[in-house]
Amino acid sequence: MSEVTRRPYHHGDLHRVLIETALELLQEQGSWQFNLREVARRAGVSHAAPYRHFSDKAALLTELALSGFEHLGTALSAAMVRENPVRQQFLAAAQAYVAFAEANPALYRLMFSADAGTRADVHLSQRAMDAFGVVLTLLERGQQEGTFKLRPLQGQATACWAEVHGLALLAIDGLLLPEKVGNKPVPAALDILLEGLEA
Amino acid sequence: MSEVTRRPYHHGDLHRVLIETALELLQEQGSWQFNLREVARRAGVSHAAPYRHFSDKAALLTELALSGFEHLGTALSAAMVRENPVRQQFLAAAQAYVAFAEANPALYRLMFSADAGTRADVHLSQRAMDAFGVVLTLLERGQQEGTFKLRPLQGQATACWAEVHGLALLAIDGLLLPEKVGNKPVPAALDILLEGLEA
DNA sequence: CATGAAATGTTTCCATAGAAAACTTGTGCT
DNA sequence: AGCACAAGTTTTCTATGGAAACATTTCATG
Repeated sequence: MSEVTRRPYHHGDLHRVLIETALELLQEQGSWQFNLREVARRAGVSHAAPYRHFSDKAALLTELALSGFEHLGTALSAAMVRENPVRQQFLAAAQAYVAFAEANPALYRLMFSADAGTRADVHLSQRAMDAFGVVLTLLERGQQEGTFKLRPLQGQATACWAEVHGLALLAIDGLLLPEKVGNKPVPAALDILLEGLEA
Repeated sequence: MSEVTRRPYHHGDLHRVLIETALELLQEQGSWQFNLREVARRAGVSHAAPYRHFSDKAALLTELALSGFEHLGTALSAAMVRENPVRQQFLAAAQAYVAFAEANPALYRLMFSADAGTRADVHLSQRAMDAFGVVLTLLERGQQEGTFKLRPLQGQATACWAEVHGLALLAIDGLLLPEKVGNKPVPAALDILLEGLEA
């Protein structure tokens, strides 16, 4: 009771530590092929301890992915300052999105990976859908303001989402080679997309 | 020498059989988490036999991915009939692209997966780049014809590639829910993209 | 407080898989 | 015929996920 503030049990909150450690490994190794035993080792517990907190590896990965959506969400919110004009917000959000993916490549891939866990993804796709909602409202506002063309919102939103998701993944996979796509491919591509949206 | 036409060695061309079997498993299980031993089993050989043909599992997966790019390439070629107007070719190619991904989800994911093999991907990204080349020439032709706006080709191409890649992956991941994106999300999104391209 | 249940951890054990090694056999060449 | 090599097989090793059984700490409760 003296060392740390309210350490609930033996180790402290292993749950949290495991997640953090796993996140580190995810970044380091660039994939979720790391093993639970290594996570346990780094956390300083026996290799079986993690199973007290996660039913299996997939469960851990699912939590990682969830936290990823969390972070992505806040990054987006931060990027699109509500006072700014719609076009600017749009660009900022899109760039923040891609930037997030580039900064956390393995995590981003995990977030959209089907094979990681055998679909406890109800939650996951829910999160993904939240992001989609943001896009929708922004587009709607843009249309009302006259910034964007009056077109079916769903089509526009899908186009935006796909564009940004695609850019993110191409960037992560190192396929946006300057010789091929120029040296500012993301803004360049977004410009083209915007030309299709703007009135 | 009587049973089969020219069977070179013991089994016949195990190499080919292994690849085909692996492809089946890839489709069946929807991921490349299948094991080599199962591939061997289905091919009717011992679990070590595959190692005479592939240095390791990653090598097998790499070949699968390569064949995937091959197929994708031919599908695209088939779709864009050279006589058709540019816009039509463009749409056909884009839809064929997404259709391919939807028909071979696991394969498509594998093709763009970093973690599958630790980068013998020089070949792979080469193939991916070939596809990119097709987009470039189509856009160029469109610009010359006056069908498309005169804009930096690389930006347009990147936008197209990202859009299509994004749509493909969202589709595969089951994220294009009708309630959210309407019931023809792919054409709808492509329409928006085209609005940004067309003069 | 004493005590038993629940929560955490540990040690042990097992099965699966990738991969290397050693051994066998069929094939084609000279 | 006989040799060399390619293609397979059997055996073995090791890593890893996961279950099971055992130990320990904490907490609620009488």
